[in-house]
Amino acid sequence: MSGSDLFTGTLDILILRTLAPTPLHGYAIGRAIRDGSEGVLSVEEGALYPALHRLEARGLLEAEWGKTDTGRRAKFYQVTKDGHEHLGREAARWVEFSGAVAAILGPDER
Amino acid sequence: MSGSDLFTGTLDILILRTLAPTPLHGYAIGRAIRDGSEGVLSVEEGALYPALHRLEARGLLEAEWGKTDTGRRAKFYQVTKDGHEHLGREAARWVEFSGAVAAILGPDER
DNA sequence: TTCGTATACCTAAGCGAACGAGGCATTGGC
DNA sequence: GCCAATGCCTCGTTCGCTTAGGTATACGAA
Repeated sequence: MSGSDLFTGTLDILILRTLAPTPLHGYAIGRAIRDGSEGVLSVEEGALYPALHRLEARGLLEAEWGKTDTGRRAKFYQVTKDGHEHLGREAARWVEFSGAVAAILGPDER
Repeated sequence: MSGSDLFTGTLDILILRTLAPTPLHGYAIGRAIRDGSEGVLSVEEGALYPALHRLEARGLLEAEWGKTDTGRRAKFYQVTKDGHEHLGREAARWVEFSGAVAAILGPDER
């Protein structure tokens, strides 16, 4: 994902976090992540849809076909109970991880 | 890498950053990253050594056999000019990326 | 009306990084 | 004499992302 490759493994959390407040369909999730990061994170569809299916298969998301505001057919996803718990754990891990990376990268004792 | 998989693609930067101030040998790099992150990041050898060879092949690192303080044979790596430039760019990307993820993850409007 | 663009979904091949598990050799302490 | 720590390495497997396709509908502009 992201502007130019790098930093794999974050997509699941971003999806779950984006869906946590309110259900959305796949295409809208991609848009929300792009907009919510001011264009820094751009989710390729070839990564997004497999990720959604993966999360659904794991029972972290539930899918349901519905209709968009504009009357289009779309699959809406919502976070399950397990999904919320998973998000809590993984988000905490992300904070710990990124803090640790910052600790290595940070010190400008050059 | 890291305590339990996740968040790929960061190892190269961590290695370059660790080597930036002073050359080290591979085994010591792994230790430095683990210690510098207070144990959060533990680099598996199966990831570390291939990464070092990769970075050397790309001309971002230079290797030289030498001796440890304790008299052991070890391969010491230092960052090349290209490596320093690469590190600068990638570290900036990391900051931008992690900031963007934090922007998505952060807002607690639940 | 037709064409392009945005919306909305999906899959397949290939790559490349990390994991896990193995192996080899040397040093130093018990 | 043995085991742990140091120090290097490789191989097979797994798994997520990229690239590059494909289908279909809605809408606005030419």
